[in-house]
Formats: sequence, structure tokens, C-alpha cells
Amino acid sequence: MVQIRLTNTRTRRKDPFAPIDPADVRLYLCGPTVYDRAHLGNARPVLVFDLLVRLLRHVYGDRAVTYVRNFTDVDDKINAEAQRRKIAGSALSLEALIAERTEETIGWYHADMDALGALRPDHEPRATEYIVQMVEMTRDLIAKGHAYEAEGHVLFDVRSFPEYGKLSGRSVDDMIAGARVEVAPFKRDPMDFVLWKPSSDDLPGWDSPWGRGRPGWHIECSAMSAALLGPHFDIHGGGIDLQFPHHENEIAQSCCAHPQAGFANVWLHNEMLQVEGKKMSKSLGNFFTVRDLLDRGVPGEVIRFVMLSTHYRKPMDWTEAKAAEAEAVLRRWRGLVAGIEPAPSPAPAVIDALCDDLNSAGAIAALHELAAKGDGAGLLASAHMLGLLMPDMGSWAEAGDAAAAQIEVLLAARLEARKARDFARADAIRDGFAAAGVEVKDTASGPQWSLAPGFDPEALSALVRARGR
RNA sequence: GGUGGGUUGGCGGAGAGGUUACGCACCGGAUUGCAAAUCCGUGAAGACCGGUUCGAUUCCGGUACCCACCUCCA
Repeated sequence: MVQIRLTNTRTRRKDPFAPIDPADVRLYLCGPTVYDRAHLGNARPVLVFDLLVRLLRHVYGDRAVTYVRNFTDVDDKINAEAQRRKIAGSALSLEALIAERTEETIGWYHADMDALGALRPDHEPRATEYIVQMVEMTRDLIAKGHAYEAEGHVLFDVRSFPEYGKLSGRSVDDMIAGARVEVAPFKRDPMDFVLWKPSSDDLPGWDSPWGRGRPGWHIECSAMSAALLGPHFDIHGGGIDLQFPHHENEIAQSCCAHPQAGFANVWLHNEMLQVEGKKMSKSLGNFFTVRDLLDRGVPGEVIRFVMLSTHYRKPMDWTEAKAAEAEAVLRRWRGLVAGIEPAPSPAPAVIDALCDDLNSAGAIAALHELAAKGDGAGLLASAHMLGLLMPDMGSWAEAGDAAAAQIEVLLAARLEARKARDFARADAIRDGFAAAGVEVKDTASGPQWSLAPGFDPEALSALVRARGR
């Protein structure tokens, strides 16, 4: 069996991956807060974990992997959006407005991630479905002396957990010295964080031993991972920005609630996304969602390819140039594998690259080499390993039947003109193809065509009409 | 101020203590009515300063610059 190696944030090393139970490899990815469309940065951990899950299933078997990704549907941003709709005159109750907002956002999220070829996780728990478990875990943490109640809040006592800060390499004292922590008067220590907080009447809330309230952000992942994967599982991940405080706090909660379990063995964090060399932000005007790109005609497969062409632990720069290059490569490859059945297994070079800390860029290089050798079957099987060249994701690269028929007619006319040595006429058709976004290649076995990025069906029709004159 | 990451050829982007990464672009050749595509081939690199070593772009130390996190954030 091949050996997978992964860089573990906890150990700061690339370690051989050894599952707790090879028959049930368990992963948890921190999912989105469902208050708005997913932006491009949200897609990165999804694609990294998608690749990881595909690799784990390849190595350990399709049924031997359990992949959990949550939806955070308790959040002040969701509440704010619901309140905005209420103020705007909605007749629905606040609870109904919140449900409406989260439902539609989850629908968008599924549609957008599906478009990128990301497999759905085995479980997609919502925070609101696990309030009971969160309350129970909070109660347990108080009983074990790791949390305390103060003014309707329940706070985690960071000083009760000596390991606090280990994941992110910080010490509580250093962080306090940084003087950027919010000091609430009822906290024993400025770094203590909220497990439960009171809700006013205009906010969603649940009954608890500490009154009507709602959970803090971090407790949901501790409660849901324990419920679905158990207190000890294999891999936990997300963006590097979650390393602190979110994952640090999850570790504190889970390890204190289940002292012997160990929580997640491997912590996997992806670096952040940039756009044209700059941080993606609303203020810089370079902020966009996955849907924005899809609507602009950038195929999901192209987004996926660009994302995978940079190693997950490096900052990834989204540029128009990369998208154009990716599109050209995918068109060429799709042409190469058209009508070919995939080989029985992916190329060893591709598996080796992926096993080496998910070296997707190295795997893509190996795909290039397969393509250069003309090994279409190997290319197809190996690309499938990366979720590329999938049969159901190629419609963007294909012409409709009508366009195909028109192109065939024009190709026949050009051939006729060339036979008659009427090169002016033949070249006019060729130029027309180029203008319409149809790429024609004259090969030894006759002309082959494909669609270029700017394909224009109108221009093609006009070309057919012009030929009649 | 604290923590972590980065700096590779024209551009993108990997691995490896010594042997071509790979892709795009460029250049030369084959091919073509001329092209495009394709094929063959050439060239081009590792921020800076030290150290270890027979040998470092790869390991170690320092400097500079960049980025992220430390506050909701993937």
C-alpha cells in the first residue's frame, strides 16, 4: 500500500499518515458560515479536502472514509441579515427569516461547490441541529472545572488547559502582551472565550441551564465532530486563518471534555488566496464569489485546475492569465481523450505526487507528461484522480449539435476551395473560424476543430450565410 | 510587539545535497499553398551575506523584502 505523507500543523512536520482505523478514516473540515455566497477563498479548503478524500478513498477504499463538513448556521451575520429583512418589511418571524436565509445560502453553496466538481461530504451537520450536544458539552466542561458561568455567559478557562496555544505556537502571556484582546470584565483571563452567551428577545436562542441563549462559535465543531466521528479521529482542517483562535479553542474544548481521546491526529491548513497579487477584499474591489466567476463564463473545471496548480500550503494567486492558461490546457486534454476509455488505474507518478503532502502541482506536471506521450487512457484515469476531465464537467468545452453541423459544412467548403487552389476563399473561411472562436487544426488525418474561449455562435452562423453568396 | 509562511529562469510553478521538473512564452528546425495546430530541438533560475560539505538553489545561521494570522474571516 502506498504511504501518504501530510504536513501536520500540530507537529510542524511532514509525517507519514497512519489512520486510527484503516477501515474507517475520519475527516472533519470546517465549513462555511451560511450568510452569503461563497467567495473564491472559501473554495480552496473545499478543493483541498476533496482531493484528500479522493486520495484516501483510492488508498483505503471507497467505503473506508467518512468525511464531515459542517454548516455554521448560528452566527451574528445571519442574524443581522434576518433583522435587515424584518426591518425591510418582511411579514415572517425572525426565526423564519433566519431559516430562509440559511436554506437559500446552503442551496447556493451546494450548487457552487458542485460546479467545481467537489464531492459532497458524507455528513453536513448544521449547528442548529446539535444545540443539545453543545449544551451537554458545555455543562460537562463546567463540571470538569474547565469552564465557568459569569453574567449569563459560560466561558472556557484557558488557564485550566496547559496545552492552550500549542497548535498555533503562542503562549497565553504573549497574546495578552499583544494587547489586542477584548477585555470583558467578567472574564477571569482576557483570553477566555465564550461557550455560551445570552440572547436578547430579538435574537435566536435556546433554553439552557444558563438561561435562554446561543452557543459560541467554537463549540459547534467540537460537539459535531464528537457526535459524528467520535472524540478521536484522523484529520481536521480548514484555512490557516482558523488555526487561531478557532482550532486552538476547539482543541481546548474537545481535549478537556474527552481527556483520554486525543481529538484530531492531523491538522491540515491551507494557505490563503490572493487575487492578482493582492489580498482579496471588498475595499480593494477585487472581491468576488465563485458564482461571479461561473457567471462570467469561467468554467468550474478551470477554477478547479487553477486552484490545484498551486500547492495548498502556499499562498495561491488567482489571475486572469492563469485561468486562460488552464482553459487552454483543459481544452487540449479534452481533445486528446475524446472517445477514449480511462486506463484501469491512475499513473503511479500522479499517485506518488499526491501522496507527497497532496502535491497537486506535481501531479499536474505528471499529467502533462502523460499528455506529451500521447497516453490518453492514462491521462484520463489520472486526471479523474484529481477530479479533472470528468465526463459530467466538460460541457463548457463542447459545441452544440447545430454548431458542429455548421462547422462541418464550412470545413467541407474550405477543403473544396483548397482543392480548387482558391486560397483566397479557403483563407477567408479560416479567418472566419478564428473570428468566431473556432480553432481548426489540420492534421495528417484531416482537419480537427475545437472551440476557443471566445466562441461566438452568431459569428459562425453569419459565416455559413456569407458562404452562400 | 508576538506567531507562522514565503523569496526559483520572461511568466506560472514543483522536486531533489551532485544527474532535463513541468507548463506557458521565446528562439531554431520539420511540416504547410501561406498559416495555425503538431512534432523535434536550443537557451534561460533559485533575494542577499556567511557557514557545513569534495560539492548547496536544496542543510544551518544572519540580513533584506513580501505575505498572512494575533479582531468576524477559508
